[in-house]
This record gives sequence, structure tokens and C-alpha cells, in this order.
Amino acid sequence: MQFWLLKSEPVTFSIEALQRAPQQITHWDGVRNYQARNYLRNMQVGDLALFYHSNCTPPGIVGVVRVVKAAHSDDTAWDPTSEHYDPRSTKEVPIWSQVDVQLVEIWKEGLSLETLKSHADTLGEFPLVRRGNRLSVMPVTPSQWEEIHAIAGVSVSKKAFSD
DNA sequence: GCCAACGTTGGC
DNA sequence: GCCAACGTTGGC
Repeated sequence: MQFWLLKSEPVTFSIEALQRAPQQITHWDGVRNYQARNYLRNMQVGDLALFYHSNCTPPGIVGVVRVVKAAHSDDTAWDPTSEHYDPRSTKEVPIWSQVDVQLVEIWKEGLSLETLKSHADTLGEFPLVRRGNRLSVMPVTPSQWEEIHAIAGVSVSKKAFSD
């Protein structure tokens, strides 16, 4: 299994919104960047992802989700009323992908970007703390996964290593 | 609201 | 294929 980080603007979709969703599952759709899409396609059922709130105060990691359905066509690309509509994507030749994720846990205290930055030395090449990385889907290494849980004061989810 | 970073587009 | 213009992201 692999680890990931998923960004979302809480105004658009927050971890609390996921908590209220049926079965606490959502389609992670609307990704319109090829590199991020390719990461989505590399996800497997059981992979875990940090849920990151961007464009808010403070930005930071707020919990963990689990991939419950691997990449499949992002049907919002076919919907002319969707803000993610992309007429280049057809049902015959889909361009964009989505995965389904389910809430694993909400952290009582989020881990702010500011705090993450203060641990840049131990997090190494963690993409979030590198300037200018705007990808909404990013890989996280196992050591970064553990380090982030340690910084957050959250025990590494036992689910993380049971698969 | 500003603006740096960076992906995408499109003229050539 | 190059690269300038443009649009978006997202922290501040």
C-alpha cells in the first residue's frame, strides 16, 4: 500500500462534510491536472491519505481517509453544468479519473502548515513544505507518514499497516 | 487583494 | 518544439 496527501478547500469540501456524507464516502473528483490524475490512477484500495485543508486559516492536515474504490472515470467531466466540465473528455475516451475515499479519522487538532514547515528538516522532501507545489494529489513516503503522525501527536493508525 | 510559482495554451 | 501570454493555486 501507499500513502498520499489530498488537498481540498474546506469552503468547497471539508473533512466535516465528508463526515456527514453517506457512509462517510465521497468521490474525489474534479482533478484537472495530469500529474495529479496519474497519482490518482496509481492509488489502490486500502491506500491511506492525509486530508489537507487549503485556502483557509490555518491551512493544514486535518485527518486521514482511505481509498475504497480505485480510479474510475470522472463523470463530472461530461456534465456541462459542472464547474469541472471538460468537453474533451468523452465516455468513449475519458480523460479524467476519480477515486472514492472514506473517512478514517479526524484529528482533534489539525497539523498546520506552519508547524509542518518548522519540521522541514525531518520531513525532508515533503512536497507540501517545498515552495510552490500546487498539486492537489501528492505521494507521501512511509517515513513521512510516521513523522507527520508523530508531530501531530496522533498514533499512527493501526489500519495503516494492517493491509 | 497581492503575487510567486507553475501548468496550459496557442502562435509561430 | 519554443516560449510568451495567460490562468490557476494558494499562502500570506
